[in-house]
Amino acid sequence: MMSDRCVSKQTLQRLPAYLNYLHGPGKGSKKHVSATMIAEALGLNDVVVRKDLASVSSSGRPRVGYVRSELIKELESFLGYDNSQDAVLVGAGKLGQALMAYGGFPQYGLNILAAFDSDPRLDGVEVAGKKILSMDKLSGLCRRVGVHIGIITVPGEHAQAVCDQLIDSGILAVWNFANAHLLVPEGILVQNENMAVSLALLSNHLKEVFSTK
Amino acid sequence: MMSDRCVSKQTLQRLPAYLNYLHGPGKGSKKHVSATMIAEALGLNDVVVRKDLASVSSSGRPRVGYVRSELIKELESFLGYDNSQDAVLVGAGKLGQALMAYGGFPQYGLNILAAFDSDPRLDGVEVAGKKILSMDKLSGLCRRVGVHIGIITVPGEHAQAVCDQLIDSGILAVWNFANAHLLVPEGILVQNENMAVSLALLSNHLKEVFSTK
DNA sequence: CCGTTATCGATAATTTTTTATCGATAACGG
DNA sequence: CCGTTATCGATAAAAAATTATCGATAACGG
Repeated sequence: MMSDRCVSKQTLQRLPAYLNYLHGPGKGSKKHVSATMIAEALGLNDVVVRKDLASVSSSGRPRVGYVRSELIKELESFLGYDNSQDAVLVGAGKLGQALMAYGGFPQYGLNILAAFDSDPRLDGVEVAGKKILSMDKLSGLCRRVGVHIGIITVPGEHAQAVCDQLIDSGILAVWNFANAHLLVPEGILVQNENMAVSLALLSNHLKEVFSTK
Repeated sequence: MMSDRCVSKQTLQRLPAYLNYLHGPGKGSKKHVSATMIAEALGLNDVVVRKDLASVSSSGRPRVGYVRSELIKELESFLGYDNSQDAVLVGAGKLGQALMAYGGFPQYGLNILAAFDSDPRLDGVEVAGKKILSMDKLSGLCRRVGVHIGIITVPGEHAQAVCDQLIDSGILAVWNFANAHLLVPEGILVQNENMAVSLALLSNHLKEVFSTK
């Protein structure tokens, strides 16, 4: 069952929104939901929603829709929320510590195991119950525990070096908060969380608004 | 000159990376750069880069490429980095305060004017030289100063209400850090900075890696 | 001074993504 | 019990984005 592993990026980006909607206290929380309902609530095309859902579930029935609780379970399973992954964080500055202190990750199946920083003054410090360690312990821990996710929150100029080190330690997926473009070997995923990119989209929208009126 | 306002989202998302590369201390910082060079450094197709650059610049010359400093200026101008926009932030919790304290926004043309929070204990508190005010002052300030960007860092369940209030105050672009899907009228942009989405992509990548071996 | 070559810009082909259409299914009401 | 209707899933059409191809340009080396 479910060998349909090839889900497009766009679809993947919409799945959390569906889950969010399903969890929400939406209109009495009836037992069934339809793709049409979700589409309307989220401002999407209903066919898109149906197609997306088809790639994670096969329990949709005509005239009825999907069983809400089942669909939630299927989405969460597909997104890995029920199967927590360990991660290490490199760069325990302001942003890094904010992420360490953010309590919401376990819900999404992410567990920050420890943080690493080159600043010796941070060595041994705890943030939200998680230890900050020196960089030389990074590789050992990753290999020993089998960590596959690395979070980069260092200044842009050091991001590539950190990234290389992470990959060398067995990391397969990198969550990059640094303003830098990372070059990685085939097979490694880099997910950029770049605020400059978001700002570019915002700014461009305003420019368009003001130039057309 | 440059009335080519219709730039695709994907292009827009790549422009900051080009700028980043151009600013970087890349190989002696020669006077000229070519689309081919940039493409190689960033792991992109050279035609994509050339097409993207064509929408912000027209100074590319065959056999030579672009003048680095000129291209930087054109990109920065296009992205609005040289023309700062005011913004208000709603929700001065952990994440909100971290954003207030983040010093990098002016570089991207964003100036957080003030923050707002419904918690009376925060009223009047300053973070990084920026005041936190009570929610009832939101609309007045936005209208008086002409603020067009709103940043939402409140819990998901309050995001829609805050969003409505922002739009009612004249906001045209919303930067949404809450885990919620916002419904907005035509013409308003919502830029979601949703970590759940990023995590979904990371998790899916790992699943693919492990399922194919 | 002239052939070679790196590069741009434009156009065409391919791929991917989104949107529309249509038949099949099964609950519901009369 | 049967027609109506909401919904799904599949297939087709349209739109958008990516990638490939090609001619034109102008610096460079001989």
